[in-house]
Amino acid sequence: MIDRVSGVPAYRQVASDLRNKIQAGQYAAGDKLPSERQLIVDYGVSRITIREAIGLLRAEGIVTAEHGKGLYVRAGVSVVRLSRSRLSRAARQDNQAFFLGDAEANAFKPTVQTTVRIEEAGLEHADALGIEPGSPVLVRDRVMSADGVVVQLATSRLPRDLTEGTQIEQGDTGAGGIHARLEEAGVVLHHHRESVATRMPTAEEAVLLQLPPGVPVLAVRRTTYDTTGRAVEVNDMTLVGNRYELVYDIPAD
Amino acid sequence: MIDRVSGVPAYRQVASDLRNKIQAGQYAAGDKLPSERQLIVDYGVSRITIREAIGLLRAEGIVTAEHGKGLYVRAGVSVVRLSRSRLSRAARQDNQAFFLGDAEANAFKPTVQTTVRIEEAGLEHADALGIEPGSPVLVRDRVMSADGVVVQLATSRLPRDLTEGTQIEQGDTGAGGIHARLEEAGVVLHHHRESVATRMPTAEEAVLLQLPPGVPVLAVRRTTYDTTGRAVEVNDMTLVGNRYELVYDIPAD
DNA sequence: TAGTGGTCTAGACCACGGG
DNA sequence: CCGTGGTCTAGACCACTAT
Repeated sequence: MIDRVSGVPAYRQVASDLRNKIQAGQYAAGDKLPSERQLIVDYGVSRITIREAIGLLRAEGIVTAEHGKGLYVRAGVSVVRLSRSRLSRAARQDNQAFFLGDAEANAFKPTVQTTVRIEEAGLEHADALGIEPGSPVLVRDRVMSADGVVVQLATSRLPRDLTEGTQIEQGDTGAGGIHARLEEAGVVLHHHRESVATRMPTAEEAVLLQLPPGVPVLAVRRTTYDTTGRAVEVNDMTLVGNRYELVYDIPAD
Repeated sequence: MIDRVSGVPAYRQVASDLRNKIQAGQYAAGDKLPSERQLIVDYGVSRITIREAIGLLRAEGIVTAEHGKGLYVRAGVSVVRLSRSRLSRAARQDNQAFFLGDAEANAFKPTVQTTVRIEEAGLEHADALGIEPGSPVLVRDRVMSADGVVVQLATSRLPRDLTEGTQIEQGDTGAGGIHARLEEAGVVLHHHRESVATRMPTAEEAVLLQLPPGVPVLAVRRTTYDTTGRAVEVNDMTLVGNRYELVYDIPAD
């Protein structure tokens, strides 16, 4: 099974062979692969070599290992499409409300843990909000779960002078969320700017989001501006990469 | 250095220790880490254990290995911001022209390889284009490089009946690209819909994009609609995750 | 109890890079 | 040439899952 003279490392040959079998449907999503010990016999290589091959497939996100059970072809996860063009005043909702509406549309049980605190703006966030470093900012940290599984982290930061005395500083911001409260306070929102990047999770995110190896995250920073061009909120969101798809509509002219 | 009774695997302890030192600035971006053999001595564990620890850091994308040279803290790459709200008719540019303009703005030397072919629509693309499976589609494959490094793959698909006899079926689509040629042919574009997801690269993408382990890709599907609501183009783009950031502007109302 | 993956060891030889 | 990471071996014991 393994070509010893090709120059291609044995573990890559094993990985390719298994990958091909998976893609050809010989092993379907959710199927169990042969055990490591069986693969040792099948391919005639050592256990370390097999484990390195499996390691590749796990890093690619197409195989998962379950301790004491076996190796499985990763089942496709249901992807949630988030339409980002629905941040309009008419469909008023902050990210939390967004998430709750999304839950309804996709039939999962949502839970949100919120913590609120005040901190001094660091260089990065001061720059993003256009305020002086060291100025007080209100920070809202949210951990969002679907059916008990954490799927999204979000941290909003607003200049404290906009939020003092408003419901924004409470755990529950009320109907319409942060944005509705801001407009009640006289801030007229003009537009949002979303910046989307991807990266592998940090060690802490991997724990919080219960991420298996080989699943990247989407890092979205949404900055909200009012009609005077001032940034009134910076929301940093981290989404499990294999569960979300962000949809944007762009006019052609 | 290693706590043998904590229950935390040795390789994780080694990885955490190195990660902390990197984040604390003890090893800066581009710095060389101690060699594997040195780490064996430093931590008092076997080479396999050290390699497993390094493997974690590589999967996280914070360390790279250079054969014959050593281990290095991955240097931050310059991120290219792509403003996606500039697909307007005024700033007419197909993705290739987009890429060329982007190159100018970011001072890198762009090259684009294009191949054109005709295929029968599969189920997925037929669905995306709203045509019958098996209908002929024009496929434009593009490999885009910056300073010789492949940074983006793009595959456009259009119903053949829209492109027959136009310059769209040539390698060079001319000024303004695909979209300008479509409008010349009487197709009035209305809007684009971009769907953004992230995943680990396939084995082929990893080779084409020369991706080191631990770097995910952004998968963007841009569908362009005309004023009759018909999908006229589906463009599947694959972007190197640690080099791109997509920026979208969303009106507040 | 049996089988699974998780961790770990002490070696070996190879291929690459730079002096 | 020597030091580097890359690949590979033949074991070992542990923790977890299921029967």
